[in-house]
Amino acid sequence: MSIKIAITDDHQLVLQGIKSMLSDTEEVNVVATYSDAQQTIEGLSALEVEVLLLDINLPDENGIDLSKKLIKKHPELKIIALTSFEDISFVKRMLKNGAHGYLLKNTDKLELITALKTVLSGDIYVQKDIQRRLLLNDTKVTNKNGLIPKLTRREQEVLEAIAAELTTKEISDKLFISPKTVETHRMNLMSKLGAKNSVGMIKIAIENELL
Amino acid sequence: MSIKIAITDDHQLVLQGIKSMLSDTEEVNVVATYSDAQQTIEGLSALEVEVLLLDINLPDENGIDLSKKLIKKHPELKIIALTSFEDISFVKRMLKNGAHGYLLKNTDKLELITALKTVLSGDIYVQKDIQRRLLLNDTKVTNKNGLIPKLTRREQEVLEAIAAELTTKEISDKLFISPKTVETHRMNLMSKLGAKNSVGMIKIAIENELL
DNA sequence: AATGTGCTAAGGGAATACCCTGAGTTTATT
DNA sequence: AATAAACTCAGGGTATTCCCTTAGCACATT
Repeated sequence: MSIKIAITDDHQLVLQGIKSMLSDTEEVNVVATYSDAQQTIEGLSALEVEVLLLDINLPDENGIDLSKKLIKKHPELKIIALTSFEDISFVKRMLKNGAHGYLLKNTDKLELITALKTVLSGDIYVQKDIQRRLLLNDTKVTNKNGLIPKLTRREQEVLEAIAAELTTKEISDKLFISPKTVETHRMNLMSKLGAKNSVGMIKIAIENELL
Repeated sequence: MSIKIAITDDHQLVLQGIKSMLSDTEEVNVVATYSDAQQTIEGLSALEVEVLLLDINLPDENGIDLSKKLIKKHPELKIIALTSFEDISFVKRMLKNGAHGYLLKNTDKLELITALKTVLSGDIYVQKDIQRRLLLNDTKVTNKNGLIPKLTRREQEVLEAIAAELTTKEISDKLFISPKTVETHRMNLMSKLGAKNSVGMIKIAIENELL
């Protein structure tokens, strides 16, 4: 019994490449290919796909949002992100948002099959060099004091509102509190995150996956 | 007699994809594949390759410089740039610097063979939609549709400085320009990225990997 | 009862960002 | 040589953020 996989990529060449790579392999069976997020969402429902190879750069939706949706809809589905980005923080975000593996597009057949088996067994698959960098690049959790302090419920709300480009006044209306209180929260946030202004705060917040 | 082609791409999948796509076609014969610029320069000399499919994004050298060199060394060689960039100004520069064709990676078999024949006959091959945009001089990359326009050198510098939590004054000192100029750049950046303030700008910039 | 944390809020100013308009200069492309 | 981008700068605003300090209230922990 072979592994049923689907592939989503807007590049024909990549679809062809993977299919060709797997054509002489009994273990794996490519049952569907899609070229955008919409197709994937609609098409997957009808099939018993076990693993989806998902390109992060789709025309209609970003990979993180899409993988979130898919996992929600198909809890058993394993997703391997397929991309040419080596950006570490991106890898982290992908893995945190549902992806079970992360493959660069210059992968070879052996690695691809290993990845498929690994995620099917319930583990996370990440290529060696990326894994090494994930381990080394373990910084990001630190600032001046060492750790990012936990945000309170209110601070989280204010942070998200600031990230949504709301002004102090708009936030105060939304949360039914005084503008002065919003300012206090913002000050506390900047202090906690070690930022000099709102821009730095949002940057650090994103880096530490607070948003 | 079949067309002899070579392919340069650092992504195994793309190499595989093209080879697979052409495997059942008598007209075309893939005689070599390379994964970087150096290999291509050295390898091509020994072969009678007629057309080279050249990925623009190589690890060791940019596509424009490489195609210049190759054309100089092999005046008869036809080069088809192979990329996922739809940037019109880039297409122009490529064509100006020796490339005979420009294919997006989501091409299909028919288009690929048409492109090969076209460049061999001495013409320039460009995909239809790109050609249309070239003719219309449609330089402006659409902002409304969700795509991020390209940033200028200065805008990129200012963006990075803002992300580094510098104030307008500090940026002006760093770049040796007036604070007013910095403000202008920031305004243009926000407009290009569709942000309401610097916070949104940085968020969008990170999402689009501009930082 | 005392302490700590979170949420609330204010005064009052300084600093910075945001906005619009107009316009001259340099640089690249045609 | 002539457009078109890109870069530069300014006036004259308004809006918002940033900063410091102080402080009452609710609630949970010790």
